[in-house]
Order: sequence, then structure tokens, then C-alpha cells
Amino acid sequence: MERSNERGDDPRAAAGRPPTIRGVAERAGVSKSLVSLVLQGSPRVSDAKRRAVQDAIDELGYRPNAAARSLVARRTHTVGVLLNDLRNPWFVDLLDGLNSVLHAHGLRMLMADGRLDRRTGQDVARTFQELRVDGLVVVGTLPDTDGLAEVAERLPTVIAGNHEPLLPHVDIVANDDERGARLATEHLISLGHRRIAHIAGRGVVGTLRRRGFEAAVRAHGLHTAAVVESADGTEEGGYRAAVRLLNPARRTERPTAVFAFNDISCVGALSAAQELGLTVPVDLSLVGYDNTYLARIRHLWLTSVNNASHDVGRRAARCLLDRMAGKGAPAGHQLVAPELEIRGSTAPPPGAA
Amino acid sequence: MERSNERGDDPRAAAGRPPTIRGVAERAGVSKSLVSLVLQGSPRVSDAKRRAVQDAIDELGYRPNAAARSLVARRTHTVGVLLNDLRNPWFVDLLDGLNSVLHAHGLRMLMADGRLDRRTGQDVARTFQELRVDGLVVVGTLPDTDGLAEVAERLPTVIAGNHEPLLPHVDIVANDDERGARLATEHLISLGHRRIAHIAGRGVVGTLRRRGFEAAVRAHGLHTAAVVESADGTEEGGYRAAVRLLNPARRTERPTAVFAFNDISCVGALSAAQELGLTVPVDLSLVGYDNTYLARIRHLWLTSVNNASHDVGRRAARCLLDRMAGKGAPAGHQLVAPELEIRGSTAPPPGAA
DNA sequence: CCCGGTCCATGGAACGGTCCAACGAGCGCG
DNA sequence: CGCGCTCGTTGGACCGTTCCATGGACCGGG
Repeated sequence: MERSNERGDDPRAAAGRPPTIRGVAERAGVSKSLVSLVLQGSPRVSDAKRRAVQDAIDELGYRPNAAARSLVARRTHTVGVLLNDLRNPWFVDLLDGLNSVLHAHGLRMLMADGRLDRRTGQDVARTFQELRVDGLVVVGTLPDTDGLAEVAERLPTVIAGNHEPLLPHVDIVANDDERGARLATEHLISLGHRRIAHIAGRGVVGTLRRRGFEAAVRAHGLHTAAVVESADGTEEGGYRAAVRLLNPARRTERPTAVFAFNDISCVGALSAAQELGLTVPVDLSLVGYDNTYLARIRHLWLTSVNNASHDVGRRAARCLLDRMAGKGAPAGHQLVAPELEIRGSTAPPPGAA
Repeated sequence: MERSNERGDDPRAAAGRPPTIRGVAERAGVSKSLVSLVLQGSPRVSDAKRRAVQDAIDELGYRPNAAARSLVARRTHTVGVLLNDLRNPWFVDLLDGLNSVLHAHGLRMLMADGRLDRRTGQDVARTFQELRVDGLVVVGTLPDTDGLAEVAERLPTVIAGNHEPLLPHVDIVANDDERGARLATEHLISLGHRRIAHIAGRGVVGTLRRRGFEAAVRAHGLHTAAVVESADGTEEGGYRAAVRLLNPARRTERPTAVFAFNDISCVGALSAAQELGLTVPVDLSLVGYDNTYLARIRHLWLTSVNNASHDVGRRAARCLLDRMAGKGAPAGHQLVAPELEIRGSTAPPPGAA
């Protein structure tokens, strides 16, 4: 088929409005019902008419109107994904996992940025509710929990990569942060470290990772030498916490290893170490969390806990599919086992044999 | 209002389906037309009835159905944003800029990941067309250009942060990559560097940045000492290109400065320098592009070209608004002036006075 | 030849909103 | 007192689909 840029003879431009199913029907010389059948791929249509309809669709450049369709079908085949904090790209693998499963079930994903909620006063969850998406996936931490609670009453909802809020019929899928933190800490202990510090993060995830750290040091009788500094999960926060921890004034008590809340604050700690003249991993070992591409950068090459995002995404998708199928199960809480990814930022402590 | 978890007495759960405008009307003892008027904030409604309707809406938890609404109004007040490569978060500021302007005009943004096009065979642009979004913004490079051409014939479309494809009625807004590359290169030249290399990237953006580099070195008569290595815009690619450039075998000819296609490949070059025993910026100066948060990490602290993403986003939004207003102007091509952000990865060359 | 069944095809009633024409009440004015 | 105007409110048409009930053509069997 030739395509022309001149508006005149292009049948697609004939009407000011986009072509409808009636236009297609008229052009193909059939009823709109038949066109509808062709669109659904019904087998009870003769080949001749099917072809005629298909040709008309192509010639007009017809696209079904999702609004009209979902109005009567009462399904949109669309899942809303609420993202937050696009700057911290730990969720990218999670989205891949989500999409692979959802797409296999004929669902498409639309994303919205939850950060904008606060910034501009729009309620993104509400937008998805008005669009009548078939389901909702909340990725990570959400600023506004009240709005979500209301929406989740009506819409199959799953929270992925975070452990809160706990809501009546909302499943939670995340990596086992406490276990991941234990893995990281035990790795340091097994290398021979005795004075280990933790740079903590905020929220439930922060609490869990801190708890895992504390459990591990306690289990090995190292809790008296363990320190925890609070931070906010940013590079700046990690830097400042590390400066406090590595303060040269109390040199003898300085930790030989630091487990940070996430990769980005771990990088902050790395900078602090460098400024204080400490070489990583010779003088100081560092472990991050999330195994983002930051950790994989050669120049940083951080040992980090892989939070199994892809798997979390896939499982979240399956939970959502179950909910959408109408199984009114009580809210579940799935934990996926994280794994430690050992790279160049950890080694035995300075005085080790 | 008390909220209960028991389904029995919650009026919201009365019907299996979500409440409609008729349900609200019935409960408020008015006609559905009046409810509609209240929803639009019409002034020709008595206060008493307005309150009654508002109460009914709250009690039922009513949310207007966007599908029904857009069907008759023939507007969705929604703009589709096609993202690509979520792993490279240079576009985050761009989205902020976009959103600020679009939201001020009563439009909401929905995002979709274009990478999925190829991976799973879904056509995301088509999805937006079926949803009848009012406009489309393409952010960055798109895998499938044919599909876009077709959609752009029907939908007001703007490309942001990339210079292609060139389509009949599609505006392009991006930073002036050629100029940014000149800025970066001239900064190195003014520091005293004479042997300067460029790690090139792919696509039109890659070509433009390379062209800017070449123009600058030529203008200063340094083109005979200039080298260009091809790469793919990844850390790995930057690393490999840098290894080739800094090869110790031809030590005397080694460049004293490298301008990389983007921050991430610049980080790759940084790693290569480190491995070869070169100290940045003492032995080697590095400049990146995009001024992502990578460049701002203390431990990296790269001099980088700020691509003015926020501004690009705002301008793209304005272009789209103009197109949506029906001004059938020919495709425009706006360039926003980038600025150099000088940090710690650049200094005078080793032998400088 | 008529009847029942199969196979394609069709008209029309939803779906949940918006918007327009129309309508009654109340009021001021001639 | 009646006319016209404004104000607040309402019924109904319509948007573009899906789906259901129905219709006609054709065929084989009684």
C-alpha cells in the first residue's frame, strides 16, 4: 500500500474524527457486529468477510476505542503501576518481571509517578481508579497511604518491593530484607571483622535491614562492638554517617567494616573513606544493598545484596492475577530470598593473619 | 464518617459494581444531570443540592468513569509518555519539567516503557492511541519508528531529548548536543590540553556530540592530535574504548584528556584509567555528558555537560499544548542551550606550567 | 415438501457519562 | 394581570463498543 503525505486522497483523513467501527463496517459492506466479531478473532466469520473487514481496517487505519470497549466489557486489560522515586533505579528489574507475567496474560502496564502526588497535589491512585484499571501494583514506598487504602478497597492491589502499608486485601511481595542484612553482616563476620557498623535507612525496609544486622552481630557476640548510624538512603546521608563512624578522633574504636542500607548510601560511605585516607577494601570493607548497576560499576565494584527484584516482580504479578480472578484470599506477605553478590569492596580486616 | 471492614453495612459494597452517577443521583434525590453539573463545578446549582450530591458522592465513594466521560467528551485530558531505557535515569528531570507544565493545564501523564515493544511484541504507541490520549511525548530514542510514524499522523506528538525521527507534524525538543560537546572540548582546550580523545556514542545524539568535538578541536588546530573511539554508551563500552585510547604501548601519543559521550561511559573510562595507574585529573582529565546523579557522586565527581533536561521537558510540554490546541504548524526543532558543570575530573595536563 | 439444525450475519439494547433543549417556578415590569 | 426573563433542574440523545436474541440461507432427513 502506498502511503501519501497529502491529506487530500488519504482515506484516513476523510473524517475529522478517528474512524469508528461503523466506518469500517460501511467500507467493508458489513454490519458493525461483524466487524466486532472479526476484532475478537471469532471463528464464526467467513474468510471472505474477514478479509474484507481486515482490509477496511488497514485502509482506514482504524484503532478500536479503548474507552468504548471497556465501558461495556467492564474490563480494561490494563494494570496500573505506581512508581515512586524514579531516581533510584532499583525497580527496573522488578518491572521486567512484572511485565513478563502480566503480558503473558494479555494485560498491559501503565505507569504513573507517585512522587508527583505530593508535588502537584494530584492523586495518582485515583487516576487509575477513574481509568478503571483491572489491578494496581504499588512499587516501593508511597507518599500517600490514605488514598491507597481507599482505592485498594475497590481494586485488586499488590505492593511490591516494600512491606507496608498493611491493608485488608492487599498482598505484599518483597525480598526478605532482614535475611539479606544477615547475609551481608555474616559475610563480613566470616571475613574476620569484629567491629562492624551499619548505616541505617528509613521506613520499614530500613528497620528490617537494621534488625537483620543486629541479629547477626548479636548471634556472634559482636553486638558490643557494633554501631548503628542513622541516615536517609541518599549518597549525602551515607557520606555523613560514614564520616561520623570513621571519625579519626576515636581511632582505635573505628569499625573495620560497614554495611550500608543501600548501594547509594554505600557509595557515600566509600567517598568518606577515601577522603579520610582509608583504602577499600584494605582498610575498610563495605557492603551495599539492592545490587543496582551502581554496585556493578567497575570503579565502585561493591559487594551488595541482590534483592531478587525480577523474581519479586513475577510473584507480584501472579498475586495480582489471583486477586483479579476474584479469589478473595486474605492479604498475603511473600518474601523472596535475597543473595549476596560478592565484589571488590570486602576483604579481611587490616590485622588479619 | 466511620469506615467499617464488614461488607454488610458499607453502602459502597451494596452493588457488586462501582457506583455510577445514577446511583449518586438516586441517593441524593436529584437527577443524574444535576450530579454531572456538580462534578463539573457548575455555578448554576443551588447550595443545598450541591451539598446533597457531594455527601452522596462521599458516602458511596463514587469515582467518575474516565471511559464513559472521554467517550462523549472526546477528550481524555491525558498525555501518554513513551519512555525508553529506564536504566539510564537522565530523563527524570525532563519528566518533572513536562509534568509541571502539563499539570498546570489540567492534563495528567501516563507512562509506558517502550523497551517492552521489542521484548514482548507489544506496540506501546498503539496502546496510547487506543486509549485516545490527547497527546504523546516520546522521551529519548525509540526502538520502533514505523509504529510511531503511523500514530503521529493522528495524535499530537512531540519528541523530547532526541533528534529523530523527523516526521511531518512532530516537534522535536532537545538540548544542543553539538554545542554541549563544543563546550566540553573547549573547556579541556582552555585548560591546556592538546591531545584530546572522544569516546563516541550511537545514534543521532552520538553523531552530534562527536561533530561538536571535532569542530572544537579543528577550530583550535588540534585535530591532528585528536582521536575518536566508538562505543555504545554503556560503562563497559566506555571502559573498552578508554583501554584502547590509553594503551601503554603508544605511551607518548596518549591523550591527556577524554570527552565521553555520556556520564556512564565516562565512568567506564575512569575505571580504565584507574586500572592503568593513571590518576584523574592529575594524569588524565575526563568530561561526561548529561550531568546525571552519577556525575554528582562524590567518589566520581565528574565534570559533565548539563543537558538542561528540565527546560527541555517544559518546552516539550508547551509544544504539545500548542499542537493540541490545533495549530497545525510545521514540525519545529527546538534546541536548548546546555551548560558545562565543572567538577573534579578535569585539570590542566601533566606537564603544564 | 416441511422441519430442525448449523452457520453467518445483523439490529438493538446496554455501558456511564456529557450536553442540549426544554420546562416550571419565581419575579420584576409594563 | 400577563408577559418575558432568569434560575435551577430535568429527560433524553449520543459517544463507540460488546453481546444477545434473532433472522435468513442452506442442507439433510423423514
